[in-house]
Amino acid sequence: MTPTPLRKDAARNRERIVAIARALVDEGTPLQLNDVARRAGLGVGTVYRHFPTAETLLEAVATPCLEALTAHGEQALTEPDPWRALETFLYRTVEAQVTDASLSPVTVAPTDALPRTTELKEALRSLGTTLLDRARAAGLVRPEVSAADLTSLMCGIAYAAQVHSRDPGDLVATAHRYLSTLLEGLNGKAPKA
Amino acid sequence: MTPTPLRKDAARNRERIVAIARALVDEGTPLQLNDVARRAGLGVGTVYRHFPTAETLLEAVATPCLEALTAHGEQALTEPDPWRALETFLYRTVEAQVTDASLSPVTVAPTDALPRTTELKEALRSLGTTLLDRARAAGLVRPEVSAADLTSLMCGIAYAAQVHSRDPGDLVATAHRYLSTLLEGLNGKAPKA
Amino acid sequence: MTPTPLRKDAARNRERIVAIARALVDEGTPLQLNDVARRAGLGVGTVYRHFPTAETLLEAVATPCLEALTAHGEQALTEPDPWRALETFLYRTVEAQVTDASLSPVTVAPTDALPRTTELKEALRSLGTTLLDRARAAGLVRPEVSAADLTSLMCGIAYAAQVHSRDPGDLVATAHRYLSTLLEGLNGKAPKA
Amino acid sequence: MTPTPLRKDAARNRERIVAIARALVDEGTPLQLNDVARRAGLGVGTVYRHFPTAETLLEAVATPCLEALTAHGEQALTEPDPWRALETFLYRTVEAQVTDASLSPVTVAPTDALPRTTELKEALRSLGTTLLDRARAAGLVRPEVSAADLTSLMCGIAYAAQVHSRDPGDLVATAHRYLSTLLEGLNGKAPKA
DNA sequence: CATGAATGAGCCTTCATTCAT
DNA sequence: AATGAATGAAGGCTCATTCAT
Repeated sequence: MTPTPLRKDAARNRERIVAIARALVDEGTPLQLNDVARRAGLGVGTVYRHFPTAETLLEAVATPCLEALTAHGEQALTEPDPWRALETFLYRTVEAQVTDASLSPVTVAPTDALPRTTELKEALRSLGTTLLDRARAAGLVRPEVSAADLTSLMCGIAYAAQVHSRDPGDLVATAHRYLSTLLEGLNGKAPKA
Repeated sequence: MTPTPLRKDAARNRERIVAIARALVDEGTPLQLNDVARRAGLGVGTVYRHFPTAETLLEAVATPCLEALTAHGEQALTEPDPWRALETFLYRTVEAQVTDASLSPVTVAPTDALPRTTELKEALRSLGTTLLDRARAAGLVRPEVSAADLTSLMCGIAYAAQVHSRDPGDLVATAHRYLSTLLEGLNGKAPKA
Repeated sequence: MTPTPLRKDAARNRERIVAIARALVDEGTPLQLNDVARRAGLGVGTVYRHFPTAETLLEAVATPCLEALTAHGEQALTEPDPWRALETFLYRTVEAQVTDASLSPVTVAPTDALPRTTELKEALRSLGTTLLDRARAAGLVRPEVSAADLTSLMCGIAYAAQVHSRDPGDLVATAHRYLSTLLEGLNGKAPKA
Repeated sequence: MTPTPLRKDAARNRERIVAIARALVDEGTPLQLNDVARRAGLGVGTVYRHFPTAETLLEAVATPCLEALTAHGEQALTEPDPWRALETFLYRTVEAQVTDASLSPVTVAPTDALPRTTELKEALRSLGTTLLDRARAAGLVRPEVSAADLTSLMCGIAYAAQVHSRDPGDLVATAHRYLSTLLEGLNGKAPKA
């Protein structure tokens, strides 16, 4: 199953690299493999062996976040109220987008570097579809909105929040506000209250 | 009034440069002054004389579009129905954003290279504020939405549309659809129909 | 005699250019003809017409100072004490070198751009020779020292003072101190007192 | 101890670069890293890796000479006659300045690129101070002259020699002559003989 | 005479990627 | 596996000088 069990030290290196990369992403520094290598105290070659491209590394960085999001989505499936389920999922999604800089490039990219990424994106799409379908079935959502639209719109909301706030402290609040505004619309003819 | 009347040949070169830059922007190529110079058949120095930085050139490219948008906004002020006025203005705005790649970086940039850009951005902000205030006064808009939010949200919508459609042919339609969805929300408790 | 009487406005321009160049020299900015033109509010061409090279302009800037130095030298010729005469002349020379940044490049240059510069450098050389010869004839100076040495040594002293002091306020004092040290040596076996 | 042992081929390249740079310095060509790379038959990046700035490279070029000078200085400390000790050290210093074009910029620079340079400059300063103090204690030197003055004056002497002689063959002789003249003065009221 | 637009060689620097050790 | 030196294309920018207007 797992491609190659990976020697213990190699695994340690891999983790180290991802950790450094995560730190860089968080501080807004562009991911450069040379840079990562230097900070990790490893040779460039080592980094390239583990992550042949910057995209690969970025996806590795994003993976835990995508997994957490998936978990939230699965959680949401258990929520009986279809509107609350969808809503909660979308809130978690924009929060993630706005909080974690690795997410939006990975989400937007038309092709993935890691199979795991494809899996997770697929899972999220599928969860979105399910949640959306339920809400639509309950007449709570405009019929023309698709799951793909949901993805794009969450990216858009996150982007809008970033455009709005220089101050990263406000980001989540702004994103929430924008999403709530949008939702009233998604909710369409059936006003929430 | 006009800073320097500019010699005829210089003016021709300037136009040529802007035209090339516009073409590059339209085909999605990043603006590089050396590149522009080569394609224009001009010396690098000439390009640098007219446009000391890539931002300056980009703003010059964006200017006509910003002017057109401003004109539309002023047109909208004459519309008696405050909701229709706002709505129309926002539609024009997302259309522009989605159609013209020079717009979003210029809109988002915290500082401007050309005074003319500052003027136009200021004018648009002011128009947005007026249109928004009228609609708000008529109780047609959620009170917590500001003019700055409008700007960010239009950027977000445009971004979402781009994320959604690889095919540029669908861009405007998608952006429209997303905006209409958002508007239902902006409209809030007073449903459109 | 004078090459071409020069129209009144042309003369005004010339003066303006020299004045700007002097200011640049004084603030330590390297002389660039484009830069001079811009600051003078003139076209580059105008500056190039008057001063075909930066050296030409620099010499024009240095000329008044060289003239003043020459005047001092001629004054020194009237001093009866040959040692005092030489000494005074050398003090004036290092002061000038250290005070006026246009001087050392012009002094050092093997070829001159302006005939006037050649004239003045020649006059100074000749004054130096006379003053030195008198002192030497009085047995007050080491016989192996030549007038050319005097020039080089004054440049050296000025250079040394500049190396020593970041603070331009100390420059003259330092240069004086260094010169006095050197002079005790020039005075050789016949101590000054 | 040694920061990083450096691979054999890398060391060869480094030496090659320094050698080329030395040749350029000797022929009076300004040090340009691209140029060095081309002449060394190496990629620019290689040169930049070893020497991030031209100053770094220049200091690397100057290092052996500074070391030799330091060695001479330490040698001079063993000389019993304090005047001869100082004198010899200063002669070696001007010889070096006049012979090796890398020296004067490095000496004059207020900040160093390599720690080794700082060390060596510090060592030379300290040697100069010691030698000067001894001579001063013996009443052989004007009291107001400091070690810093010595440095500046040696630079000045070297500069003067260069101003004097186009012909590099005379440089050392001229510098010697100028230094001897200066020394008679440093010796001051206590004539050497 | 004056103007100032145009030129373009030339220098600097970065960075993704390869490959010998 | 790991290393990190080497590569060199690519892009950025300046400035001395010319020449059409």
